[in-house]
Amino acid sequence: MLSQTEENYLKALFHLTSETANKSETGTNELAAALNVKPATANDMLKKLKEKKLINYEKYGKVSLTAAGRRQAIEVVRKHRLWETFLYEKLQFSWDEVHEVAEQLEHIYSPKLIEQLEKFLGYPEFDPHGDVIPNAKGELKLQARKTLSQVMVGKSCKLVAVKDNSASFLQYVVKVGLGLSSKIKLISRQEFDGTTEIEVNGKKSMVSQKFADNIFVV
Amino acid sequence: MLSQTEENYLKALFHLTSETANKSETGTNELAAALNVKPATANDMLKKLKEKKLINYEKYGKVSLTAAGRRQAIEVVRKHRLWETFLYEKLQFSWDEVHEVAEQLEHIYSPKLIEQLEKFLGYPEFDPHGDVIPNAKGELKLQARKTLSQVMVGKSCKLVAVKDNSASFLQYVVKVGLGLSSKIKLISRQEFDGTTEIEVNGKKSMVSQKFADNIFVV
DNA sequence: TAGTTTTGTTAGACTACCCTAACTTTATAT
DNA sequence: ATATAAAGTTAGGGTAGTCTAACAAAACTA
Repeated sequence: MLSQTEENYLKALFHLTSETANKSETGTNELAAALNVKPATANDMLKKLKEKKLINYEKYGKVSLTAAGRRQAIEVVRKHRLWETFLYEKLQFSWDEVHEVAEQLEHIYSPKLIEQLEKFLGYPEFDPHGDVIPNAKGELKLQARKTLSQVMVGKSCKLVAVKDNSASFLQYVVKVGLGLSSKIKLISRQEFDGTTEIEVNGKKSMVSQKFADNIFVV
Repeated sequence: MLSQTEENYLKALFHLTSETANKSETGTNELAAALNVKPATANDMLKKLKEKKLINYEKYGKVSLTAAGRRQAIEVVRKHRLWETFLYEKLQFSWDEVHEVAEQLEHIYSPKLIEQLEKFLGYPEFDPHGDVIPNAKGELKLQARKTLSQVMVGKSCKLVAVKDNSASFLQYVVKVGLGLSSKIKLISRQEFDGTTEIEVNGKKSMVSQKFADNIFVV
């Protein structure tokens, strides 16, 4: 069985090399930054994970998950998203509170627990942030989605997920009047810095390029 | 914040020095045995916990919890029993399956989670094994109960809790036809070894002294 | 292409938790 | 009351995961 730390490294690699991130491999420093450890620390773990055949890695080269590593990572993601759904749906946690606790719960080991939790929640497809929950076989359907910054001026779209799950970002999202399934109309966009004016429920707001990059819509 | 390991030591001390155990202090070897570590290991931790003022301890002396240590231990026990209740009531876990998973869940840190979980469960008073769940203030009412081995021949009683929570014991209990609230009649007891004949729902069984010592009744 | 910056690696050290082996103190039993 | 047994402690060592400091390789840049 993997340690919590190993699981966290695999999960970080999964997120850094996903379709969403538009990359299939990453580097030591980037991984270290994602996990809030020093590159030297990440380097040690890379050797260990390579030894366990969970990642593809050669000295001074890029890192990617093997099939086995990806399987393990997806299992952690699955647990994370099921717990988030539980916290949100059953325990009245808010959008921005679920992530932190799910970071702990995702490491609980008990196949029966996850199986039963999923059943209890009614086999949900999406977590509270709009992300797809992988099924028990580790399959996750990819969503045809783009970022708010890719939507053209004058068009309307619907919020389906957020990229960043930090509490500060989510609180900001709520403040702008946005939630899952919110309808967003693009009023205008500044060429200069990408600042975008949007309209949500008749209320207009200005949001930054960075903000728009972190909102997924269809 | 305490580590999972520290929490486990405090919890073990709580159980070893409870009313149930009829003792208010314990020794290094006993503690080590309860945690499945060597005495040398427990000794290191005792020094650490004393330093944190969570236990009363002097070299070559007995160990007991301070008020602060007891508070922490009770919080862990509270979480453990609430999770057991959740698993049993909401996720269709059986009597003998809940303990192991709760051993992991009890270390999740989130005051809101426990608060909401308790509310979700309807502020239960007892866990699936019949043990009292401490309230949010850390108060736990003690139960007027005795062991089955203390009941006199010819008398009847009701099962309110089990002492041992191991899967093997609980499966044995179920096999004899017992569960929470079962009515038990004492048919006879051997002077020689304490073997007792009981009747549950019209079915007679012979149980050992050790078995009877681990059944709490009123 | 040569210098500089970025990225990645190695060496050595620290903490938490665990171990074994040797030792000391306390308790028990005749 | 002393020998033996039981309980408890200390010293020294191991692994996982983290760090800093120094170094090596790769990638930029001018």
